[in-house]
Amino acid sequence: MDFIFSILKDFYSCCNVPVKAIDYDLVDIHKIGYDDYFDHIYPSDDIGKQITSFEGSFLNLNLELQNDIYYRIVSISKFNRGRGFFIIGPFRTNIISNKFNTKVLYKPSICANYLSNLILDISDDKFNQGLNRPSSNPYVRKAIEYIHSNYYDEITIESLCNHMDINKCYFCSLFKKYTGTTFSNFLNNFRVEKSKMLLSDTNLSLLDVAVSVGFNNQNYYSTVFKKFANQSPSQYRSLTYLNK
DNA sequence: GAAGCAAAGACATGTCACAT
DNA sequence: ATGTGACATGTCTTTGCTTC
Repeated sequence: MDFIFSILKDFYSCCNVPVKAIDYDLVDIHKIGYDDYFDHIYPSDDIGKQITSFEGSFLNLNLELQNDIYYRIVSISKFNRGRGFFIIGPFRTNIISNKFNTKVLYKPSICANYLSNLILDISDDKFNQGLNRPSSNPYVRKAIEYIHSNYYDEITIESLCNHMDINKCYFCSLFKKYTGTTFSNFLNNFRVEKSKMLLSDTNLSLLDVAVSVGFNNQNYYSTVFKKFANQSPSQYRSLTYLNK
């Protein structure tokens, strides 16, 4: 199966959001999810004419169209010989209830961040598989997949190793060998990255943010955040939230 | 009240050496 | 390559204090 198409297929099966890959000359390489309905309601062609605002860098761009319609453009140059983009969308502002039954307004950027991270994760994994890189170790890959989908729950090496039926000490050495970092470092870094989205895109308190990404207490969350981001969560929020 | 910080103790994790 | 035990190390929790 074509490399780019297999990425789109996995992405679409994960989140059911239309996605397409285009070349630098704006010609479609592949597209999935753009049926007649979407093409009629949200024309995916000539997006340039409908743009009302945009934010982000050239390689990771948010596009806002009329009527609260958003797209995210993600560079795939790393995976496609230096050429091309993914276009994810359309999607709209969403209001949902979190685990505390509090209504949270998720700005489109949080959806976009999640979706662009997802497609980059999938791309990276397939890219590494293609190169036969060590990250394709089944235990390490399973553990990373587990972190990606359960980071907000309590995760211990012991439970993970029991689940995978592998020795704990052996798993630690495997994880370090194939990722270059320890399991807890990897997990905390992932949680911090997820929390950044909540800090910049929601009005949740720091405690709620900490709990939402799997930290049991706010003090420790702040310490870990500072370690990876070189600033406190509130500093990060004040710099990013006001700019949106 | 929310957030940040520090310190101390418990215990989970990482590493090493060695065995299979 | 895989698995295990021992032990050092680092993570995490708890508590209490200060600041805004």
